Amino acid sequence: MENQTKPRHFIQRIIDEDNISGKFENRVHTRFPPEPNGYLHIGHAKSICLNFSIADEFGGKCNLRFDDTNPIAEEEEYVHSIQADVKWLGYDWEDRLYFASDYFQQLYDYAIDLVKSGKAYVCELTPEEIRETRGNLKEPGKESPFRNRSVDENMDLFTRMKNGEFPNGSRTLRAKIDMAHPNMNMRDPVIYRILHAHHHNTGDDWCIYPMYDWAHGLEDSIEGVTHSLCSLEFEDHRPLYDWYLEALDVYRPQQIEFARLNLSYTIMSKRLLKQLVDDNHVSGWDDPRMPTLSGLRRRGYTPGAIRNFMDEIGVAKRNNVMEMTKLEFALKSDLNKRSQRRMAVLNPLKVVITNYPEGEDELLDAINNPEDESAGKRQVPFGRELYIEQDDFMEDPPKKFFRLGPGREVRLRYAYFITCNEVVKDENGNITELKCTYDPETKGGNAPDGRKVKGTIHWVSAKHAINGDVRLYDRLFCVPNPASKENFIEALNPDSLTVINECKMEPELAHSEIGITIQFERLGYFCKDPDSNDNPIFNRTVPLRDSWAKIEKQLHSGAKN
RNA sequence: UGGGGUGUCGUCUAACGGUAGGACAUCAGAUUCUGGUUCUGAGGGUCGGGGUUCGAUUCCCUGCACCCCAGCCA
Repeated sequence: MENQTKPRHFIQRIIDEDNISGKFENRVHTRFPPEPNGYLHIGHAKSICLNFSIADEFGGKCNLRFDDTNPIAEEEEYVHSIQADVKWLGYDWEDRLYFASDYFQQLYDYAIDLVKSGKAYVCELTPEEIRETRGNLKEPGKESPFRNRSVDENMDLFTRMKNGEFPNGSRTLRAKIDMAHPNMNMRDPVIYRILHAHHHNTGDDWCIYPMYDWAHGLEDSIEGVTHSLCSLEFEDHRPLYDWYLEALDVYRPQQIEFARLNLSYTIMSKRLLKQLVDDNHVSGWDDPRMPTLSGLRRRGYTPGAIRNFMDEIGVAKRNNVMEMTKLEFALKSDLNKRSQRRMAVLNPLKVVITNYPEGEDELLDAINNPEDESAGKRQVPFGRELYIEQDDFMEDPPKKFFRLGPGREVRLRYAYFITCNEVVKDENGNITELKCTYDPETKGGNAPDGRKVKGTIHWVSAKHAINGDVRLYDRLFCVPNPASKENFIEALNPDSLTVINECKMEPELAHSEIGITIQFERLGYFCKDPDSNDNPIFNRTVPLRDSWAKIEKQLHSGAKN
């Protein structure tokens, strides 16, 4: 059972069979074809990982190709961010960076071929008329009155469309297929539309732009793609994909559809994500609450975590909604292995060690990463006045509480055992300070007499602490499937961001780098935000598992009964 | 009610006619200088009904449920 190989998903099996039959001469060539109309999100990462890993596994290649056929939606900014994100994930398209717009002339020439063979015509129906004559799910459409023009007339009109003689929306080039076809995509689909618009890549060279169905299969064909992997909603388009390639008698890649990734409590629609950005519900595409790759990166996610996650979730055809806990598990297991540990106190409570000599301090050894000996050790300053977490003290603790309380002894991580002797309060009864004593014999964290303590808590020396802000993130939405709401904005979680100022951090944290995720012991993983200046800001990537919170919950629900 | 897809633990995903397995989640326990990590264990599933078969998640029939399609978006 140790040597069981991972089961192969349906796409791998299809390729296995193609390699046996020699369908593509044992070649495997995939592509990741984003439209530059927004930032990439975790759903795209599934496609990226799939396409690049398939190519890698079979010794093939994977292209990065921008499907930039709609200048109205596309922007240069997005082509840069998309490349950065794919690289960050760790994939390399080598010299194969392509644009659909690089093929515009060739795509146009192919359209001429189609016109000449009598399989396409220039239609002068308005968009509304096209819609009305398309029929519906149970009724066939009606043929366009322009359907049977001569080849010469079509050539003339199409050339003039290209030359800019007609306004937007006045004419289209349509494939002559079957207005009664049960598949709506086959009811004389539009091939070219007139769009007098500036294109990020081709400028004003063109005023007609190809539709997705025309462009995509031809791009795949031109690039010699073997397996064109796309999401389920394109299943209905496959007959058209094949029809075009067959009509043109060109090389035919194989389109295979798989189920895209969905994650609970978030949205995976570029349109909706853009709305969050445009309406300032988040700080930008890279807001750490966003499911975008740039957001996850800023949050402190690692490429390895995302790739491992994709490896775990599999590839199939059934619609799915992954639970966020699965992603977070992949994250934490990656971070646990590679993150250095530090101590930081988010909600400080002052502790005075009354028997520690005044004015003195010392340095204590702390392990950087118990999971990785090579990470070494560091020294943390200790002194008479410290900060501990407010949650780590209870004046009247329940039996299962292992932390500090009046008369109780706990271990300060990597330091000493301390016992709480006195609780100092202000006039309102709020606890402001604890007076404790330490046992000098327990330096380093162990008692020579062998006595044990139940709890170990983290701390920071008051004198040496640096201040910093911490941003605690929670899920962006309150409901499992926000996109299904009439108005998804209403499902936004009002508590998705909590900022804590003046947290107390061990001095070593002054040197932490942006983009490197570290663990604040007992709290979670944190990553320094680019907004940081002299005052560091840390984003909480993900909290650590908190089994005390679970016990506390049980205690409370038990109390009600 | 046309066409195209999909139905396996709560959530993902295997099993390709031969003991329904794994992961996450949940619960219980052990270990631990992080109530982290690690380890052990438990509960929990084949959409329904027929049929073929020694044997069906798998094949056949028949229902049912869910998703996608009526952009000059991709």
